[in-house]
Amino acid sequence: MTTYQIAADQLQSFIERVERLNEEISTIQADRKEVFAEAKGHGFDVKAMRAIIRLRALDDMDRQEQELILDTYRRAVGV
Amino acid sequence: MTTYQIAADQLQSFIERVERLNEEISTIQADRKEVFAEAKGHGFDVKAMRAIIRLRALDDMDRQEQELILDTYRRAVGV
Amino acid sequence: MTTYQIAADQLQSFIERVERLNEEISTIQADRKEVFAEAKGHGFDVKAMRAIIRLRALDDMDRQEQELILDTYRRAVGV
Amino acid sequence: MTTYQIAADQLQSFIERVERLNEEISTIQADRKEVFAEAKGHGFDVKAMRAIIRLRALDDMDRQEQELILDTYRRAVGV
DNA sequence: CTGCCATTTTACCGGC
DNA sequence: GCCGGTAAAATGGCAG
Repeated sequence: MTTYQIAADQLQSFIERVERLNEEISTIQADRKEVFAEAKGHGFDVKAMRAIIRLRALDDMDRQEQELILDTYRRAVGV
Repeated sequence: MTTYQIAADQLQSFIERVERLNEEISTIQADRKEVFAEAKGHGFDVKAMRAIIRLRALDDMDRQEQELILDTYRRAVGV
Repeated sequence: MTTYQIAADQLQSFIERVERLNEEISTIQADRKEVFAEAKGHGFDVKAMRAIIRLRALDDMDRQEQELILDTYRRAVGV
Repeated sequence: MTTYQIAADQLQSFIERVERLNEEISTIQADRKEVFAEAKGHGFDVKAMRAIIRLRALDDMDRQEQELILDTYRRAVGV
């Protein structure tokens, strides 16, 4: 049976796709690290920057959540 | 040497403390589940409730983050 | 109509109950974190401790499951 | 003083660069999630796949470390 | 090197 | 009874 072989090939394909994506993530993480380093070099406080970014992300999530809740209620009410 | 015995006793003590706390958490989680079930019995949409609770938690986090940032800046400026 | 108001009050009540329980959970989680920290301070390996706790929880499950099976058999047999 | 303004602009620029990179990471993470979902749809065990990928990453690290060691030796020896 | 924070992984819960 | 998504635990990594 070549079925196992086919499955193995598929599996390897999936794994390699994930690994490729992981590499891309690592690259971007390195870029981000560089940005922080550069900012630090310009005298900015990295910890504070992180806090600001986190806060802005939370705000975004807030907005998305609020829309979701409104949507949920809309559906619950019938329109 | 009784050192090993002492260490083993300490370890067991720590582990039992954690396990006790885990049980407490499980109990409260069960309580929470009940509250959701009761609310559902009163016709409320559990998913929407979760969304609301999540949103309110995010708002709290927002406030905490803002204070953290302000604090960080305060320290940076010197008071 | 005061019906909506009543429903809103009920909803708020349920949500506050859940939030209270969430806070309790957070508190206990913080306590547990402290216990791990204290154990670490006494030279124990936290990761290993977690593993042990997990295993013991599994054993408990097994035991409970076995008891359940025994119980089922007992009922099936008549006592 | 326009210095503060310049600093603020710089800060904003750094933050936006980081946020842009964060978005890219999120996108790729979503892609990866899709790959896992697709693999699961083909009958593969996602948890096992993760384990394999982790192992392969470790192997890579080992290899890189060994190459580094070899490199160090090469330099130490003169070529 | 120690503690914090991001990320990843696991476990749970409601819905179909 | 699984499946998708959401919360929690745990691991790894980085700054201080």
